[in-house]
Amino acid sequence: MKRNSRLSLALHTLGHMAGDPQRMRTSADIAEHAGTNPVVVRRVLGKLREAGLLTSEKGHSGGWCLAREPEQITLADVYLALDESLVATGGEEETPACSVEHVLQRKVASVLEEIERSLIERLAVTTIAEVREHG
Amino acid sequence: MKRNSRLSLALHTLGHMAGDPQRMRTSADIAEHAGTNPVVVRRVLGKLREAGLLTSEKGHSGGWCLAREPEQITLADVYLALDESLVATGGEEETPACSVEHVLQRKVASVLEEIERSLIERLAVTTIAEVREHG
DNA sequence: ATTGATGCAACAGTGAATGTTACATTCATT
DNA sequence: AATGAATGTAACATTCACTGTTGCATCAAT
Repeated sequence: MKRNSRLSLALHTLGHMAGDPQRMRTSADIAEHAGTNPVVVRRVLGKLREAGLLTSEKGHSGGWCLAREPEQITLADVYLALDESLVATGGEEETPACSVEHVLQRKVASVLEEIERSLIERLAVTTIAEVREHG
Repeated sequence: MKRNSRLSLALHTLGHMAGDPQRMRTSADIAEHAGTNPVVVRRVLGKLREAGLLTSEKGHSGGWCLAREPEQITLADVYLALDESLVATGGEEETPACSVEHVLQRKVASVLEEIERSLIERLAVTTIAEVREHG
């Protein structure tokens, strides 16, 4: 897989699920379609389940299914469920003794926070149901 | 050092240079202050020189100096000089056969491009001269 | 009971970024 | 001219997060 694979995998999978919401899919099926490993799929989809976007069933004839209607799941929901920022925060670096560094961190951090909010707003406009039609 | 260290190192160094623009600094001095290696400093500052933000002089009593006045260098200039996107683009992935994946990539990519532009606009508002006063 | 699925822990493999070493080059100083 | 101090750059080592993999416990339908 490639970079930012978690978000790609999640969106890709939900996009397909949106086309046939009743069907239950196994992590093996999903992994094969996505060209990755079933355990990786479970890791990523597990996050989405924690966020209430998916349900999973154990045991024979188990698998994964949407927890809501496709029109009720936005790209922002998925993004937030994975709690990974596309906007690199620079990490929670320890407060530096150097005043220049300190001022910089505050300035840059405030810009990035605004950008992050803006990103989420834009992602919230699109649902996974819209991913199937009009490219 | 940490993540996104190139941008941090660049901004930090320029911030200090803005406080005494005439003074010439060696990569060894800068590295010591930043807690890193002189070669790393040269790598990063070299990018800034290519972008016309800094000048460097070889030989005895050489070193690094601002190429413009501090008020003429914005955070966006530095960001662009390093041509690294804080907004992860997801890379130039090969066009997928799967239509869902294709639609997703286009949608997400267009959002990220907007966000990237917005980020640069906001960074362009602050100059490295402003980093020294009013935290 | 058996089969086929998730859940999870532990470890291996990968790749990008940083750190390091070494050396050629350049230029002021002596 | 010789020296010393700096950049420029290539090559290699190290680090670190992420992905991939294996193994096994657990759970539920058959």
